[in-house]
Amino acid sequence: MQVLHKEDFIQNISYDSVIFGFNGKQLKILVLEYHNTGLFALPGGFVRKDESLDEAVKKGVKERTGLDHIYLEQFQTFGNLTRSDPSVMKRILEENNLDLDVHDWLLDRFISISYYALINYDKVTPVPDALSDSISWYAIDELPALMMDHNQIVNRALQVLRNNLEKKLVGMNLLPSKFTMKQLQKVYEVVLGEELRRTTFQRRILGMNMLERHEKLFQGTAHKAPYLYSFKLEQD
Amino acid sequence: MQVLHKEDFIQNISYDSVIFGFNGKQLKILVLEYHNTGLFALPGGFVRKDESLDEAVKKGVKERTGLDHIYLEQFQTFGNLTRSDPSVMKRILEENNLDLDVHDWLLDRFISISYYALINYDKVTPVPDALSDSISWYAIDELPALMMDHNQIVNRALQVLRNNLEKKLVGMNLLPSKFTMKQLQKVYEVVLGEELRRTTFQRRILGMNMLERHEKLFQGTAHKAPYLYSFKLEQD
DNA sequence: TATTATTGTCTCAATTTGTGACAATAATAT
DNA sequence: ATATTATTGTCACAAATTGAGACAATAATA
Repeated sequence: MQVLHKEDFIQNISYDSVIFGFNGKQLKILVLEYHNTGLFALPGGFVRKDESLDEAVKKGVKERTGLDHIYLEQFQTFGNLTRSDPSVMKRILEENNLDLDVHDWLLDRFISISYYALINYDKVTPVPDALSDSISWYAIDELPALMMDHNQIVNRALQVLRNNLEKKLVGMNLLPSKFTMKQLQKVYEVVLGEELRRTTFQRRILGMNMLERHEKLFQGTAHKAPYLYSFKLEQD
Repeated sequence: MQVLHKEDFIQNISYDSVIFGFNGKQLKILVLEYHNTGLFALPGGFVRKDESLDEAVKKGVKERTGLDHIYLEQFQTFGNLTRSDPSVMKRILEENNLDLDVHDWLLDRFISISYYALINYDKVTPVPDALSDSISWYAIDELPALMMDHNQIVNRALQVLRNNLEKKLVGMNLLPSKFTMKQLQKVYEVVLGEELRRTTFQRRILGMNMLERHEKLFQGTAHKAPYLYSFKLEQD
C-alpha cells in the first residue's frame, strides 16, 4: 500500500470528481466503494505542493478512467466545517491497514474543489484507487448513499451540467464522434430529465449550425436509416 | 500592526472578493492599494482553521464594506502554480514592516477561492485592510493593473454575473429597495455592456411578474413621473 | 409486393420579441 | 392660464421563434 506523505501535499485541500458517462439510455457516474466498509464515495484526491490544481485533477481522473484529454470543468468549492468526518476517514485508513500516525493529516478538516468530467462511456476502463474494492457506474437516479457531502456534490454537478447544456456542447463529450440525431436527443433528455419533441429538437439543433452531416447509418432495422452527424470543430 | 499567525490559518489557501456596486451610472468594484508599493489588489484574506470558507469570506467582506447580510456568490477557484508571486508578497510585507520570519507562509503558493458580492453602493463605507493605504471604487472598464491574476478574476466575475443576470435577480442587490424601471434597465445595461430597448425591456420585466408597483416618484423634472417598483419577496 | 417503424421535412398555429406610435403627465416657459 | 418639453406607460402591428401535427421517403421484414 502506497503511503501519502504529509510533506508532499497541500494540507486541508482535496478535490472530488463527478465523472459522467452515457450508455445510450441513462446518465451515469463513477462511484468508488472502499474496502470492507460499505462506504461509497466520489473519486477524489489531493494536490501536491508542486502541481497546479487542474493538473492534480486531470491526473486523478486519468487514473480512474484510463482516459486522457478529458472534458473537465470545475464547478464549486465546498468548505463547511461539518463536511469532514474524521471517524469515517479513520475507519477507511484502518480497514486499509494504513499507519494512522503517518496519515493523521487525512483526519483533518478538508476544503474540497469539485469538478465534473464528461467522457465517452465505451472508451473507459474504470480502475479503483488504492483504498477501494471497486469503481462502478451508477445511474444518476439510482445512486447509493455516498459518504460525507458527496450526494450534495453530485446534485450540484447535475444542476451545473443542465445549465451548460446549450453553451458547452455537453453532447460532444458524452457521445462517440459520429452519432444520430436520436442519440443526441437522448443525451439532452437524460441530462434535462424531460422528454423533448423530436421535430422541434431537430430543427433547433440543425438551426444552430453546429453539426456536420455524414453518410447514413444502416442499422439493419426495418425503417428509414438516419444520417450520422458530428460536431463541427469551427463554429461559423 | 496585527500579526497573522501561521498556526491559526489553513496553509496555501486564500480567498479573493470582487465587490460590485452601482452608482446609478457605472458598475464599479472595490480595489485596495497597498502601502508604498503602487500595487493594486482585490480585497481578500485567509481561512482560519476553525471557520468555514463562507464564514471567512463573509467576515472579510463585512470588514471592507461595513455591510452585513450581503449577496455573496462563489464563482471559481484559481489554483495555478504561476499565479502566486513571492517577490511581490515579500515587498508588501517589507513595506508594512512585518516580520518576514513569522509571515514566511504568506510567500508560499496559494490556491484562491473567488467570490463576488453585490452591494448597495450608497450604504457602503469602504475600510482599507491593515496592509493598505486605501480602498476605492473603480469603474469596471477603468480598472488599474491589479497584482497577480486579479484582473483575470474580475473578468471571470463579470462573465458569471452576466450569466446570472436573469435568474439571480442581480438588480435586487445593486439597487435600493424602491427604484424606477429606468434604474433597473440601467443596471441591466451596465452589466451586459449593451443598450436595451425601453419598451421591450419593460414588457419583459413586467411579464416576469417579479416586481411590485408602488406610488409614483415625483422627481421635480419636467415630464411624467415614473412609478417606483420593488422586487416581490414571494414569486407566485 | 405489402407492411412496419422511423426519419427528414413541411405547414400552420401559437407564442414571443422587435419596432414604432401615441396619449398621459409633471414641471417650466410664455 | 396655456403652451412647451422630456419622459413614461401602453398599445398595435410586424418579424422571428417555437409548438404540434401531417406526410412522404425508406430500410428491412413478412
